[in-house]
Amino acid sequence: MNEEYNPKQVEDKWRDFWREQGFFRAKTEAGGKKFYYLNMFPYPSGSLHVGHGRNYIIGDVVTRFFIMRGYNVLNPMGWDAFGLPAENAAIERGIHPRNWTIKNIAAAKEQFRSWGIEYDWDREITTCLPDYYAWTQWLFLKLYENDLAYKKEAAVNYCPVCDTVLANEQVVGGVCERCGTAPQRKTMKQWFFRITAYADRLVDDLDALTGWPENVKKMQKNWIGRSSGAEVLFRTEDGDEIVVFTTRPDTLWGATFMVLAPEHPLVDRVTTEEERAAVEDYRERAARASDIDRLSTEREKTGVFTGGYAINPASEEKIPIWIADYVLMAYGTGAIMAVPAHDERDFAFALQFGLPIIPVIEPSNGHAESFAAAGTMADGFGAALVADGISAAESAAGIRVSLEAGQIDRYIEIAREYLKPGRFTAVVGARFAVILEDGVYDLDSVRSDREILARLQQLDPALAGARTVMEVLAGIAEYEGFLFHSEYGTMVHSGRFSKVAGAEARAKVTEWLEETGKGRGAINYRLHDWLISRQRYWGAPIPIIYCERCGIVPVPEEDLPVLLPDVEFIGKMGLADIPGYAETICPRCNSPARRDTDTMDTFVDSSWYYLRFISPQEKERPFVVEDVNRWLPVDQYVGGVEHAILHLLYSRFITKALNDMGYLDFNEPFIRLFTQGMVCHTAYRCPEHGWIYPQQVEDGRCPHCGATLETANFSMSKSKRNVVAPAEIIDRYGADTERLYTLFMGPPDRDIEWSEEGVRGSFRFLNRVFTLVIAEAERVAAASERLNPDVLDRAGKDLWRRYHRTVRKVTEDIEGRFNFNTAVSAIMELVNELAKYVKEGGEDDALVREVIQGLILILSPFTPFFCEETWRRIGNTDAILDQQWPSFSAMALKEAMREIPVQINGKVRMRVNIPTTISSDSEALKAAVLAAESVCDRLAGKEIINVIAIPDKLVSIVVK
RNA sequence: GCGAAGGUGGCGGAAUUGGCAGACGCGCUAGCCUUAGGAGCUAGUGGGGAAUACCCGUGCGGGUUCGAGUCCCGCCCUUCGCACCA
Repeated sequence: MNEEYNPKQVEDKWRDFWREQGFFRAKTEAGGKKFYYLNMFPYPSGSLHVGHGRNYIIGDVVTRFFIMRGYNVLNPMGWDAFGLPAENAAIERGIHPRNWTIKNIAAAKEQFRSWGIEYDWDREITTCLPDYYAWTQWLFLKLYENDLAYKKEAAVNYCPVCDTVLANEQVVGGVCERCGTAPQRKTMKQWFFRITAYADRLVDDLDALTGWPENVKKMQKNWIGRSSGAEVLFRTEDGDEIVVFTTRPDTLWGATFMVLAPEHPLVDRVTTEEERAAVEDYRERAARASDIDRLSTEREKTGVFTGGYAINPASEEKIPIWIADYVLMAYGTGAIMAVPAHDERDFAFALQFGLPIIPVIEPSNGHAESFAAAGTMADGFGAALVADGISAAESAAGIRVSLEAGQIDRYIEIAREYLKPGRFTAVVGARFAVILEDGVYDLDSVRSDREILARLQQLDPALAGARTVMEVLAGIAEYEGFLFHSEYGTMVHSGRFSKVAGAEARAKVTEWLEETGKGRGAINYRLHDWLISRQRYWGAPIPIIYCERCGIVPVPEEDLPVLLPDVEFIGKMGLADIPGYAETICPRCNSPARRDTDTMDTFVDSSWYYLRFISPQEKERPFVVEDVNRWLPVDQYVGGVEHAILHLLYSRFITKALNDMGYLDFNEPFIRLFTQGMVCHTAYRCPEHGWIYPQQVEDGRCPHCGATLETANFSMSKSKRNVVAPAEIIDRYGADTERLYTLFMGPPDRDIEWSEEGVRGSFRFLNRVFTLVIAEAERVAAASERLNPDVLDRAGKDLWRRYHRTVRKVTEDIEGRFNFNTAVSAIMELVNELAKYVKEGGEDDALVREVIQGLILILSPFTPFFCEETWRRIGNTDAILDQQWPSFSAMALKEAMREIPVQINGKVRMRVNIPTTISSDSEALKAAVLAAESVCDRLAGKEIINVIAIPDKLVSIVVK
């Protein structure tokens, strides 16, 4: 009777073995090859599910692999333990957030233990403990000393539900990232970190991060949003300056109006008495409208005229100043020059409010359109165009003309010849001109716009309501799509800059702005400084004291940490609500002073934790500079893509800042980054009763009302009630099975669906391996001969080669590609072949021993309990982690014969076995294949036109 | 609208550099074993077809090539990120 695989027994036996043996303890001082592997440390909330497990299982596999490869591996774990969820959970349960957090940490550690995931626990760090946050405060002081932390009054996003301000990055899609509430705009004095000082380096250095996923780099780039252009100085009629940012200084002559954000500080000054009521009304409505409404692209443009005017510094035209909510106070200067002919938004706004639209950039293709409504032209017009090679399409509505570059002047001549008295037509595109009986009028200035419009209205009373020429043209359907463009091209109607082309135009105009003092080249960023003040209790207190005499005084380093007051937790509160907390003595002058009562954003805690792991118990300083410089950057960082912007950008910023201060000799914290996908599972939803646990579902119906449930796949989350608890899997199949399945189910960077059947497949595989190993255990333990490849029979050679191929593949898949799924399937193939060899009476004991030993070793990072057990069963007494990772030999990989597919006219028709000595040479291979019997039969009576032979791959024959 | 990733059997996925499409696993089918289990073993499993012939087949339509899942052009769909960014 064969022994059965009993995962519980096996796992209980080895659970604490690795920790007791200290395999996962990194040696800070030791030389040799180091490898710093880091998973993003978790926020300890509630219990972990199998989806969370993915991340950490990957880490454990890689760590075990590198240990066996002889590296000094550091894989630490800690807890991002400050933050709102702890506080909110504590409020709900009426307990202190510290207790809630500590309880969760204990549960998570126990979960790791049962997963067989080991860390260097001597290095555990917890951000909410004073020995950590003292150094978070130290970081604040260093930034302050270096002018990278400052306090300013600013309009901030205040979340009324979370009762605190939010960083820009924490407002996602116009709502609070955490609770989904639309934040209020509030003006408050708050602390900021000057991340914008690093904006350029944060963008530019991305290029060197070749080990980062492209999408993450792209997201950071977009987030920083660097765009270059110019700042242009406009003056109001009263002499006030309005600065605008533009990426298109070459369109300056086409700026026919200005738009200020409703919140812009100059609005009050430019508004005239007649318009004041309307402006006030609009501003109030804009303030009330949520950001979601404002951001909707679909929405029609709104705005009002202020009554004020500015002077366009290029054309010196007097242009009206409007306010509109499509201009955002938070971007650029909160004011724009509107160039309706070359900006889609300005175009829509100008058409809607009847503001003049003057084209100043010729489209690069030189194309123009014209349309002559029926009755406009004398007979023979169409024929005359065709005679001149101009393409025209005639319909009942009229003649539509499409002009290539160079045809415009000739067309205008012909059009004037045929134009009936009292009629008009126009050209749009490369040139905007209206053709009248007495001449051709170009739309080249605001004045010409008025003059042409007046003439047109004389001719056609129906146009009386039109406010601009462009509005008239926009009324003609045939011109749609030709009235506006935002390309670069040659400048026109721009004084001395007319005819300046493309890229040169921007540079020339910028130069001119600088020379004349009307502006300057400028770079603008979407990125704002990082607002770090939070009006909550559960965070690191900001180490700042306000003294009436000395002003802002940083807490002296030796007084750190500024401890969180140890009070009984009574609910929603900030430090300001705690009696006595703020009262202190000024460290400079000893007079009574007050502490800052805000705590820091928790992203500050996590922006430097990877440094602390090197010397976590250090009492005198945050980290030991020499050790940190030896161990960092992190060789491999792994975490969820949800941190692509916030955490990763902040960490990069802090690293660069500490580098500039001389603490670090590297300026990027993470060399390689991997973002794992999420684990999804079916979720059930009743239209009436919401999310339903899968266990309660019967026949796809709601247990409460019997309604048919909607099902869909979502990433596992407690709220959707679709999580799978690790205990469910581990009790039934063991942690090894969960680990194996998690790795096998798909490529780790992609989202995948958890399937109970798939889990069973992995369990079955382990059973098969177990049975096989036990059956062969005695033979393996007794085998004493050295493996001699020369004496292997055909089957033995095949297995031997397969084994070495598998070692190579698994090694490469873990080390290079992170493709654990293909590594696992390669091991499964090896097991299949081994089982076949054994079953068919394979006799070579040394081969069986080598393959089984190697199999257990390469499987061990994936299923460590299982492998430790089977390793002992085949006669070993020392631990797997003391073994070297198996190597593969080039000799073993070499085969004697190779099956070469033969294509005839592109289709594989047969396969021929060729000795590899021949198949590796193109000519020899060609000859051998053409000589092969099966090939000859096949080709009989055909004429060979071409033969292509790819060494060791295939032969392709073309016949007629 | 912009950007990125993706679309391959009934399902998860493989094919790493233009070279045998569907590895491996799930599911399914048939059989064996068995006092029956969510166990094990054997064989089969992209579609059509008696076939081991042959034809078709990697979202759709073109193209390059002896040869295309892979490269090029055009489109459709899905997911994610950004979104009035001047």
